[in-house]
Amino acid sequence: MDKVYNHKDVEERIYSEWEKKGYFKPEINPKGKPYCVILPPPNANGALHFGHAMFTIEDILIRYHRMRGFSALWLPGTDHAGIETQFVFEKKLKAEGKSRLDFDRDTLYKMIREYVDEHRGGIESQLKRLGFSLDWSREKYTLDPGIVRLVYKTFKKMHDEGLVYRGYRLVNYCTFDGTSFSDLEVVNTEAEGLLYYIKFPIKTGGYITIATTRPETMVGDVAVMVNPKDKRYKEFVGKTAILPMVDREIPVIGDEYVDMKFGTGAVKVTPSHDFNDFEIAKRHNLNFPPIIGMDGKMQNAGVLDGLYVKQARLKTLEILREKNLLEKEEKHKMVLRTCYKCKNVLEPLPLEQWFVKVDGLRKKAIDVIKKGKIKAYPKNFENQYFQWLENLEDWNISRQIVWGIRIPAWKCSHCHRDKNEWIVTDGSKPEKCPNCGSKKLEQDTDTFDTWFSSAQWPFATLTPLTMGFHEDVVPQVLKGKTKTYRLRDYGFKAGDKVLFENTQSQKLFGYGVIKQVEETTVEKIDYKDKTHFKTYESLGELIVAFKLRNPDKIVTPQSKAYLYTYESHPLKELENFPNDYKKFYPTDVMETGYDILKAWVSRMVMVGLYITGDVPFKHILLHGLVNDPYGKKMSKSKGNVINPLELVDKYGADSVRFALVYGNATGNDQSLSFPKLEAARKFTNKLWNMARFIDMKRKDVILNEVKDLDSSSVSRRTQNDILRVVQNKKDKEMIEETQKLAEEVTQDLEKYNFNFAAEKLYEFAWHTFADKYIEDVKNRIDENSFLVLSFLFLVQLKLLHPFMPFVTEEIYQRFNFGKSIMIDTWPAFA
RNA sequence: GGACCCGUGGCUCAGUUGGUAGAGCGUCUCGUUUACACCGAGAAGGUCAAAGGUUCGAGUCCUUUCGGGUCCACCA
Repeated sequence: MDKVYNHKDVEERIYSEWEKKGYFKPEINPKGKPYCVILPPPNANGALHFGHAMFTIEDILIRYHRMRGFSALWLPGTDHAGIETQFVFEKKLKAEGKSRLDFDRDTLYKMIREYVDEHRGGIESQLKRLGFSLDWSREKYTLDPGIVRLVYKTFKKMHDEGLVYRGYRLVNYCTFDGTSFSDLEVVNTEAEGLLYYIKFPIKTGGYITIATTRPETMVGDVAVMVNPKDKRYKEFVGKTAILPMVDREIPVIGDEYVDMKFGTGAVKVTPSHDFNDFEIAKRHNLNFPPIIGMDGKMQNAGVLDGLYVKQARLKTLEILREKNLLEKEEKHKMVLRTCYKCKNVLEPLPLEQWFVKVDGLRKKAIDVIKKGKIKAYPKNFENQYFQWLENLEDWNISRQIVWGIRIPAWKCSHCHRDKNEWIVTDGSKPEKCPNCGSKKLEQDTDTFDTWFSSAQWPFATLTPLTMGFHEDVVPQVLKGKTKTYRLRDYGFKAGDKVLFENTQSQKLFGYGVIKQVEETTVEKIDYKDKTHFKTYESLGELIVAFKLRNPDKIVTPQSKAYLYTYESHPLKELENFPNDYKKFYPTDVMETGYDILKAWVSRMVMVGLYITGDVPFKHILLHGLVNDPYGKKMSKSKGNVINPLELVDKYGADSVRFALVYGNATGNDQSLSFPKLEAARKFTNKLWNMARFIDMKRKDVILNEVKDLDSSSVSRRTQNDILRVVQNKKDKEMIEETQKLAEEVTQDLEKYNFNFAAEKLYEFAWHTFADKYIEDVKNRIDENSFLVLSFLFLVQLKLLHPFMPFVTEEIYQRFNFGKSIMIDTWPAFA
């Protein structure tokens, strides 16, 4: 053994060995109780950051449970990250002097897909560098056809059950990025603005002065509003005011909403461009004239038409000054709603969008936590969860971007154009309008909010793939037919295990393993064959026949088709089918940064409960953020971002992992600490040298006869076996202390007190075991004390393995003739 | 406006149901060079932000104040 532990010689080799041997698969413990953690999917296009490095906690849990004999699954996946990714791509386009507007929808989508595909895989290899024992064979992607189909299904179910509706509402719209955002994506920034006092003449004489921060929207005003209790304005309520800019007559109305103490106690009402005014206008039955377009320019606004909002404001003020209607302006602190991507001010614009009714969903989501069906750690985060859900407004799930899952809703351009009636399907284009039979159907151009698909992640990733067959085909499959043409790309790859579903009855009738998938083209379309599925199945030449009246709308002789080769099994053997959903759902822990508790965790609970009827996970475990060494949040704009991989290179994955866990209470933020990393690295070296010492003594004392060095348990029995032969008092004490350590570490892990466990292990290994015991045993070593020494050391390695997988594995194998520590058993006690 | 987190030795932070203050780094003294100088033995250093309360006893529970940070919220 070298004098110094060098992680670079070890980590990559060990990781690929683990992977090759299939140690990351739950099947390694086929009879164990299921234990499952789903990895929060990183952006497929992104790079590793400290949020990901904190997933060390998940690896600790998984490795611990795997060693305890659980059938442990840690399932990886990546997210297409709609807006994020499209934004990055548009920046790239901009650098090339192009814009998204230069391309049609399909081309743009294809370009982004190719761009992402190029970069995919990067994040996976980076996660591997950290030693994460993820089952890569089960890796998922939010745009996998199987996942997408489930998302469609969810949307359709919500639509059919009235949970999804199309609403004409004000949305937070970024006129620069060209999309709307949910409330959660809005960044409120404080700004020093001006409050303008503007006189509105009253038709019958006198005037009311209103205070506003947005004079330019005046042309869209429909009323002047005061508090009905306000004595100053009581006489005006019900009278008519003249809108200064355009000399339109508008009513003066009374509404308790108005704060008498603010400004002048009188406000203007602009329903189409202010969230409050929108609600007020509904209450008072007023109109909603929109005067700002999607491009951020004024429209239907007379002289202001074509101006950007900022220009329009100046123009308006100019006109008001001319008319002597601008009384004064004063400084005013206000909160601007800005775009979290481009930082520009968001415009409230009236748009038709898809919304999810959250009322019923959130009640259940609150309930499961209140009743303890889901527990949060640390518990104080439950308050945040409740507070957010209790105040939740309906969820806007449409985004006006192309990168994402396109909403499976169609509109008939023949009969329904103005009626706002949508045909929602499970993904396939409807044949015809159910009302008029027209085939002129247009799909909604919007895509789903990324969180809408990721809200389904826990069950979507576990749900088996299904391949649909028509009823007629079922008997053939059961008779052992092994090939089928499909017109739809199911996204299967060789090795995928697939359930066969009867598309009419929706019932499963068999399962199979995909052997091969070949892309081909339709050769011939046969309209005559009414029992078309026989033809459909025929091999050799691909002939497709249809019952549809006008199949050429969908399939042409050049259309793509897919030949699936599989091996099939009948339904009665279905128990053998590895159904992850059945086995692992609900998952055990959802571990993630507390910053996405609301955006993601609460939505997973809502949607998970809705679709599966069960909670998506039993525990929510939240970790804090990793700040820079000076305690400041890492951000690209500040330029203080540190790439965890650099640290892995320098200190080794074990050290990075250990440093992130050691001395950090669960859920608390921490600052990156180089001294801590250094200390962790020294610790790996200490372990290495302890091993070196024992290795040398082995040669001295035991003469290489240590084959039965079984450390698989510190159970009472084993302990007694050793105690029987052990005479030395110090040896006996050490056995008891190690026993106690194993017990405490186990309990700390059960309680998610990772820092306690790490601290105890560090303290014990270094300052008790090495400094005291080894020093003591050094000069009196004999066969018995050597047995105790090496045995107890290996117990500590096991306890440390979830935290520092590489160094523990490397040492362990040297003592156990290549036997892996990660699939060995956890030290038992009691 | 509401909620949450943090304020413990020079620095970064632990402190698990309240029971005489801990670690790493740094500093100082001494030692060892066949497990490890990425080492060992030892030392100095804290009125636990402040005040009040509960208690036999509070860093730990309660109240208030001050300082740092985060999240949420439609006051024009």
